[in-house]
Amino acid sequence: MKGEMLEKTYSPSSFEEKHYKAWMEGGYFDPKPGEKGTFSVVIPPPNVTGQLHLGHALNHTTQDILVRYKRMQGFETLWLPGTDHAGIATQIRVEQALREEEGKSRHDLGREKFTERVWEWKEKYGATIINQTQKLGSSCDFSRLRFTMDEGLSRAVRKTFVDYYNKGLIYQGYRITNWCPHCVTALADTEVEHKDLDGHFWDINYPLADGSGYVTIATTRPETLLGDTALAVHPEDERYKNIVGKDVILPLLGRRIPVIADEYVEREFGTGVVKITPCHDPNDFEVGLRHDLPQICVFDDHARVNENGGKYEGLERFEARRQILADLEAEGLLVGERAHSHAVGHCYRCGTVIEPLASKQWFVKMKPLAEPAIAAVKNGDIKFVPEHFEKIYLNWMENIHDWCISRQLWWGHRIPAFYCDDCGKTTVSETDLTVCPHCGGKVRQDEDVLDTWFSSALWPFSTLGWPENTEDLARYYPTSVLVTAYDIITFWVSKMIFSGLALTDKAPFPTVFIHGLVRDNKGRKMSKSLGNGIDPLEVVEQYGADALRFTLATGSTPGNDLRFSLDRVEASRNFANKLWNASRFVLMNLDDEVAADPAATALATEDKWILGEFHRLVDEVSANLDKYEIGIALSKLYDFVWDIFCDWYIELSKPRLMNKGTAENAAAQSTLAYVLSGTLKLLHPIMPFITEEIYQKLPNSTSSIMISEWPQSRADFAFDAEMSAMERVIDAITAVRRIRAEKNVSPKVKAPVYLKTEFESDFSGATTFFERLAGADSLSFVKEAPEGCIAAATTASTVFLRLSDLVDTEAEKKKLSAECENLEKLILSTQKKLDNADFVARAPEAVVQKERDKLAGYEAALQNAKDALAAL
RNA sequence: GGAGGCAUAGCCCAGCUGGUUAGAGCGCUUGCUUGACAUGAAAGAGGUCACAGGUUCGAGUCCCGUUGUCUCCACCA
Repeated sequence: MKGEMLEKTYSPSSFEEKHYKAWMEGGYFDPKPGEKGTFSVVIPPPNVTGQLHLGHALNHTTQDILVRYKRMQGFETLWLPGTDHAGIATQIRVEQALREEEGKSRHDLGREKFTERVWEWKEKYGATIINQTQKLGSSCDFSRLRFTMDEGLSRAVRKTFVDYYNKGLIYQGYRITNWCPHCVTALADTEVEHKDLDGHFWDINYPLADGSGYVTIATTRPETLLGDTALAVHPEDERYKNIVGKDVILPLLGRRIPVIADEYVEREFGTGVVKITPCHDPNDFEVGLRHDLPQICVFDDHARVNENGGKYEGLERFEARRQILADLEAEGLLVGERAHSHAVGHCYRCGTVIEPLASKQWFVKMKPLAEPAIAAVKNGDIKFVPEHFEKIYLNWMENIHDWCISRQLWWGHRIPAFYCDDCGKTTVSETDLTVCPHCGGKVRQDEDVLDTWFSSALWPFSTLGWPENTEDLARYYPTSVLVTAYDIITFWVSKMIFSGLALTDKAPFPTVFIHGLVRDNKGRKMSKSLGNGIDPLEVVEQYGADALRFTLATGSTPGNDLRFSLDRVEASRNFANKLWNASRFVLMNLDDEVAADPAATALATEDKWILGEFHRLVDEVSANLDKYEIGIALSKLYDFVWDIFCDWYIELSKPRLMNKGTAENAAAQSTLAYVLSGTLKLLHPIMPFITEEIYQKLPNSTSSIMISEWPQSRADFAFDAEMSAMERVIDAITAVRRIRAEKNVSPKVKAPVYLKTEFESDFSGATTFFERLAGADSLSFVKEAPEGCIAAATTASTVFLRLSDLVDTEAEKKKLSAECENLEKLILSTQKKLDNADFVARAPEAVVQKERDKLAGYEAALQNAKDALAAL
């Protein structure tokens, strides 16, 4: 309410909820048609696995800053929120809960009942996520909330699958896939985390069938020996030429297998002989195909040895390894063991060691999709900010593998492929089928679901209604920018790009703005297991959403990780508190009627100075935000509010504020209100709540700050002369303070200040300032240095303080001499630069002029310092 | 094995297209209950910008190499 005072202490929890509610009710988050065009962003949908962490908070804050900024600038702004079903991740969580709470597995419930449970889970955590998003102040349009398994999005998924299939981009193949025996599903390459583990290399002798000796192979996984169908050597390896074509006896099982030659074998590695297990190694699989070798799978879905493993049947894979090694040892066939560190794949969700397993899966042919996606980035249609992330993207895209999209899960989009047992044909269909379109026989749908990323790949357009030709799609697609962390570039960003190009013929966004990961104060990733995770809501409760947002927004440069510590949040909160108290002061001194435009009042030098500073800030902050330099914009705002507005302007304004009813008082009020109001607007995208709370109480505010107009540039407020004048005054006051501080002069002791300067007129209205801010009981101008004074030199003036009792002449002489020396050095180096013909000739004129000005400044300061010295 | 990031004050980080006497915050030192704020205000100490070369009139900033560190990608058994 206007005219009302602010509470004495800043307590964000007392008003944050109120304002958020008002924004929602006012419909301010919905896009409003504007002349400047549209600005749209889709949120990277958080997984419905649980709650939001600080990484999400960073992501959301970044987007909200951009969105609020654009909205205030008059763009028709849409920020579309939503959540992701997150296939494996969510299913695992629900299975875990089911086991812990009821001791049941998903199989006990059956597919339908289990899926219902997951939907319940989704409702619960989806709501939590929305609630958290709102607590952070995110200005999303919740009327357009989406979920990857919504009806509309599911239609988009089906349409995509069928389109790709009809274009020959989707195929089914019997391939080696990354198999997680714990999750019991195939994983995409990107879902496998490789970690270097200390393992062993075992040398095993395979007896030649003709009894002429042994062939020694080296392996890291002896248990797969059960599925060996050949040994391989390099065709040009002289050592083994004689055994190619011979047979060897597979140890333990006694099977006869051939020795073949294949160029895949590296002669220098191991013993130069490789066992070939087509079913359990991707390379061996290829070799097997080339040589028409039988495929013998020896593990089941849980990575236990199956019926092909003879007496090892039923053993878990690592137990089988121990047994087999022991047995080989007993038979004298194990002839060597040495330490060997190698990369082992782990499931990114549960951490289980991946088992490469041959199985039938669905794949997307990537080459044709990747090509336009590479071109779009190379030709600049899509830009990464910071730029270097495009290398990561391109590196991945250029080395693309086909994408395994089927998952042996229940939670997700079921693959729309229908198999007919009668005619054996497969039909892929956008609608559910019960009978075979070829023979009329009964069909059954594929049991598997699609990879989660298959649906999130469509997110920028499926959320807007694609494949329907909706109004939203026409208005807001392509989106304006995508904001996400770098760890998800290959998972998600790349897939949205090729999907958008393939399905909508357009890049889904022109810019990808990448941020880093939030780490703890020791630089470690935040995780449950380390117990170092911080709940964003706890931070919000303790310090306020604005302080959290401020911390996240200033924490790092784009693309770099951010170390999070509560110390930093506290500093942000202190900034909010500073702003709060400054605003309180301003409000306390404002009348009900204040001129909205200070230009209409009798402005003092200091008013013009702050107005000039403020408008310089407006231009810079806008330019920084346009370039996604949020941290830079924010640090300028911080400095302006604290160092310029609070520490100087407010202090300078006080004398006039006490003098009510005068023209100069009116000018001070108007300037204070104008600058504060404008500053709040500049801060609003970053700190929406506190700025709203204060703004509403300012005399000339209309409606909510959220929908107020972003400050404009003003040529009539470029007060260059006044800005220089005030800088001279400030320098001089600082110089006096420095002397007093160094001499430990009590604030109660007043002393006359003498000023020797060429810029006397700049100081004409400054006497009060010296009295209030520099402990002066008088200010007078001198042409010569007065005697018995301590002096300090600035660029524009020399100040003299008469503190006769305290003067330590020798110490002062030393100090001033040191300063003279320093200035002489600076003059010398600047002079040297200017004497350099190359510099003067080649450097831009502005740079040269700057050096000349600098030199003049140093010389003046030196003269001032010398005067001071002479006076002692 | 490939690719990339980072290395600046005791700590955590800025430093935008090369031109500043290299900057904040936290911490530290000295003195301060001045009527917005001790979640404050005044002043101050503290840096051979990892190391070694190069380009340039000029390098914390660009290039090459070295070292340290982090990350991503990768089917060497």
